[in-house]
Amino acid sequence: MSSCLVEKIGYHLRLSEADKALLARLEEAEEPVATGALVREAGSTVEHLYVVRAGWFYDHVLLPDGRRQVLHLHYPGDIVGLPEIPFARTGAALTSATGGVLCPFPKQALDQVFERAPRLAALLFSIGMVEHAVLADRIRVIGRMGARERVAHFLLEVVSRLRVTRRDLGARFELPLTQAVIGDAVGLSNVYVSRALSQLEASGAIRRRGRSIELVDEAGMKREVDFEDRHFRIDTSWFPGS
Amino acid sequence: MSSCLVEKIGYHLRLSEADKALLARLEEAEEPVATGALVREAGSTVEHLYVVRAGWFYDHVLLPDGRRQVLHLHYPGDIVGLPEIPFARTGAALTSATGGVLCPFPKQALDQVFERAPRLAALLFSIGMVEHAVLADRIRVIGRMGARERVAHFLLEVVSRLRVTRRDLGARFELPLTQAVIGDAVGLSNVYVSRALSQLEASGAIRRRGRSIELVDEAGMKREVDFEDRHFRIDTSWFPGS
DNA sequence: CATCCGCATTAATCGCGATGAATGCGTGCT
DNA sequence: AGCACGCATTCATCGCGATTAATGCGGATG
Repeated sequence: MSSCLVEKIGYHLRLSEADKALLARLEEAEEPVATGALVREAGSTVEHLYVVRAGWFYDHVLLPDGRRQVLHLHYPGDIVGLPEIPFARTGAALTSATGGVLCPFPKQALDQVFERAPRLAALLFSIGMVEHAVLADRIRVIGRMGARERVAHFLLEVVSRLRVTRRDLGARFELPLTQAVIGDAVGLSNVYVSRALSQLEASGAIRRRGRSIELVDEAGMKREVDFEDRHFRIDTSWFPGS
Repeated sequence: MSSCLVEKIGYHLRLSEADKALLARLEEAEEPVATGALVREAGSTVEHLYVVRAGWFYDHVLLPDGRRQVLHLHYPGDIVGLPEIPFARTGAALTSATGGVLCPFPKQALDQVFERAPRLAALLFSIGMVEHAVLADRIRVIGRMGARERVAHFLLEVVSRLRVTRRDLGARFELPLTQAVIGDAVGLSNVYVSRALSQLEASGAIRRRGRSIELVDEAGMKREVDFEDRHFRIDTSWFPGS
């Protein structure tokens, strides 16, 4: 029915009919992706952005010694690839964690957005800067915090992001990620992610059932890691007039 | 003479006279800052962006236990505060490392840029995303690399950024930062920064004289940490027509 | 139903970097 | 000149998390 992009943007901004038409025109065919598939390699040319219609994805970079660093998770509704825009080639690879569907649209089409839809441009800018804030938070956590806190912060960030599109999401959610992937995101080994999760559970902060996780003491965890929700609300007060 | 902002943007983009006039109008009075002064606290309302006219500055966040994480360094010519735009309140404090001069301009004025100067808006977007890439690189380094590599990468990043405005900069440069600040940037203690620097010097990668540093083997260091220069060139090919 | 493979868990060992303290050096102050 | 203070350096000790390996579990596959 409506385009991926219109749907995503609609979470943040009221769109005019002209804006909707512009966005819809940008979008190309949907693209299904299998579980674990590599969508885009690092170093390839940046020709498209993607909107996630379904499934979980993650960006990652490889180190010379073969280890990985996961940079961002992408959930249904997310725009993938904004940070690559200023570069001719991608810095990170994109992999599917669960299988899903992507909606690509050409990078080149952004010029029309900036020219004809300044409000949308301002929103894209803001979304990009929110991702910046997410990385900044993670640097603080990775640079200065211990294993338990790293994992706790990671979980909080995940729910906070999921709630952008699922406002009613409670304390329990599915986490369809390997512990190795979580470790690659927060700079720990898979072994220590396991330990940290066990410890969080033992101390009553979370509860686990298979791959679903319940945040029993979300407030306490937030206090422990000084968590700030970057996704709840973005300041549109400065945006150019509708 | 010419405004800070016009000068900075001019490094990346050819400006029309109308654009220059628009930018010049945004700018308010220059603001001198003393060495070590706290320009802006974390949690204050975001009303201004700054362009650095002179001096070194850095963003940082404080942890509950009083330790610090330094997020970005800002050099003469840098725009400070883009990442805070989507938020009503700042996430990071801004401190002067050397004393210098800032040119503030109001966040609210960005609406005019997005509305009337789409090329400039696209450039601001790109500059913001370059900062994203810088953080992504540092996450990779902090999350997965040892002390020596962290410091080496930090030094490479500094020169790469300095060369944006000083194209002719050779192998030697001044680093007017405490080792504690460097440590806060790369997630190490001041003690280990000292060790890492000594080791880099002992192995012939760098040479030191007071606070000036010479990259004796820049190519080798780049190889060692898989360094990518994020500042050299940004892709403007997709920008809306002049 | 039997097998296999990926993933989580647990345990043992090791090494890097934090921590705390002592020393040294340079610079600004009175 | 003398002192004080900030900063870099060096050392000793300790603890966290990496690494390696073994065990267990569940789900997919024949």
